[in-house]
Amino acid sequence: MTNSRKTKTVKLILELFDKEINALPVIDLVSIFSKEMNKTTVYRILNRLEESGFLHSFVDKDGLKRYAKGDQRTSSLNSEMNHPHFLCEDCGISTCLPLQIATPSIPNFTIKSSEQLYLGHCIKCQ
Amino acid sequence: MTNSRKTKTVKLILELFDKEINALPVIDLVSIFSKEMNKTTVYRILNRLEESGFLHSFVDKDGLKRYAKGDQRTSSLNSEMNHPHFLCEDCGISTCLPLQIATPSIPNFTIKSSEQLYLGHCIKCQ
DNA sequence: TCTCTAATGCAACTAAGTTGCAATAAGTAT
DNA sequence: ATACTTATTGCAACTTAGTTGCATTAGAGA
Repeated sequence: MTNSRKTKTVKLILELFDKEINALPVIDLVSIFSKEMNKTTVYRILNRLEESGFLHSFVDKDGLKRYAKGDQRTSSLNSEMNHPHFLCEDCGISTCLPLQIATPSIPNFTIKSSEQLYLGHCIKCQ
Repeated sequence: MTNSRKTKTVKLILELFDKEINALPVIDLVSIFSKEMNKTTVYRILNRLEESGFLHSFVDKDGLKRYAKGDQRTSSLNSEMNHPHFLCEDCGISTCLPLQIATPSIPNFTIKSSEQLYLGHCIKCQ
């Protein structure tokens, strides 16, 4: 019945995201868990956790994939909504922004979703 | 005085973007010009053309760098403005969208710029 | 034409992410 | 508790985008 097994490695990643607020690059997660699991395993677990809706991902300015807690589409009121992400150009920290951004309607295009990345400085790097 | 030489290779890339409306991935440009120049040259020319403001770039959903004609910041009225990009999930075509998006002000964050990528279907792929 | 140096080609490299396959270990049934 | 099924993992090898160092070439000003 359970199509997702709670293995040691999965638990470790779930524990991390339990207390992690920021969006972390996969490569960072790979090195964080380099002693506990293989990098292939990290990639595959993140992939599964995203499919299940526990995590969401986006590509940052450097083309690196980042993962953060929660589902990307907070489907409030059955309309397509996305939240933007912030990336500090100084320290590289990235967070989800508590904003609801409705996808605009543009002539000749059918917009399904959007990726919004705001660049600047975080509180610590002001 | 001229810090940019009009070499054969530069001319070829300038000619392409003269008629190209879409945002093209670097890897595509590399294969387009595979007979005329080395891939390193493509990367370096694109880099220079971006610095000079003739092209602008962004990273698409697949983490691929894309280049399109023109400057990203159309600094109208001395305020920070960016335009969004569109990416067709079917055919992979990408275009600049004729919209001015003002960067929002969010408490605790200093937003300098933004990257907006809208995903969906283009006219041909409806 | 000469000279200077920006620009190029090439080869080797880096780094992120993927794939195939054999071995392992959840979780269910016996 | 034991056996069994198959999801999950580790490993090694691979792919692909992009970078770097250096010797060579060719714009463009003198």
